Amino acid sequence: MTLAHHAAPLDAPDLQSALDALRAHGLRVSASRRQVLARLYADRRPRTAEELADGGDVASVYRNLDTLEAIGLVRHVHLGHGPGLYSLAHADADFVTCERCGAYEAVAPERLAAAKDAIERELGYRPRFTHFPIVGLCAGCKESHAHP
Amino acid sequence: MTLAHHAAPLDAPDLQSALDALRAHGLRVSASRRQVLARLYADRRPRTAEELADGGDVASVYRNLDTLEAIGLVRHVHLGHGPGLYSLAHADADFVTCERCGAYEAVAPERLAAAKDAIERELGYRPRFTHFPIVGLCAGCKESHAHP
DNA sequence: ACGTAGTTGCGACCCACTTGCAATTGCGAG
DNA sequence: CTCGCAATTGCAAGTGGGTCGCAACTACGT
Repeated sequence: MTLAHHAAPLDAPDLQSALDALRAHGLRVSASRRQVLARLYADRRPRTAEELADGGDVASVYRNLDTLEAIGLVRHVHLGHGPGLYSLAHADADFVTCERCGAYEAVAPERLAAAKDAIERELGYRPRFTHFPIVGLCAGCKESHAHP
Repeated sequence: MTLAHHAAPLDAPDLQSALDALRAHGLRVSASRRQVLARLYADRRPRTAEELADGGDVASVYRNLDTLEAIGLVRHVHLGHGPGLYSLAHADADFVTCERCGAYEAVAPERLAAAKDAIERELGYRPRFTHFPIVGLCAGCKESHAHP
């Protein structure tokens, strides 16, 4: 049960270069693909497949997210028990979420360099927090936990 | 969408003390609960609800795992896209899994103290890797990745 | 041994995808 | 520009993992 479809992120800073990348991989630029990518570039935060489909056919959207993920344009994260959230892969970010209040944020990978090095030194694994987030108590919830 | 049912682990080193803990919480010791706990104490590794049900009624097993989790006897981890894996909460362990080969291991929380401190210093979150694992490339897969 | 609230087991149901397949369409060749 | 056809879509049906309603059953205090 390995983690599906992990490809190196492909650098496509805007919608146009993403569509070019599609064609460069011998894939077609269809309406559904254009829509999914347009939405992801428009509001740069992780979205569910439902949201990206926006009333259209979800099956196609899932298939497209799969192929976009396979070529490294898109990735997805599981922040909790709900549906997966898809985002652009070139906006490389790690995720943190609070187990108590459910808040989450994307953090620049550099900020976790020290922690990742510590993990690699201790376990031999080079970690990333892009598929599953770091789960913990945020500052606010640590507070209210101490004074219940 | 917060992470469900996270209770402080309850220290019950053996089956008998777990059953006592159940009664202490005003809960009944039913056949299904006895079976689930017996299995978890017998082979101490994370198990799916299916496995724990072993042909019996899975719905009851899920309900019981829920209540056992609520009182801190049990916890569950999501190692990938498959079903959740349940284990005893008192055997407190963090998890690491390899994104390439799917291998996973439980690691003693102390070994990750430095990394967790680094994360808390940088992000303000006090992390645990018991619900979602640390995902990364294991030593073996880093190797074969470098020489494909 | 009894009463009853807690639990079970079954079936139906829900959500998040996935798949089979006929109809459609992007796009390179002519 | 328009043909040809493989890639892609849209729908419907299916699957895996988990939840829920409810009548029957049972653990446990009295």
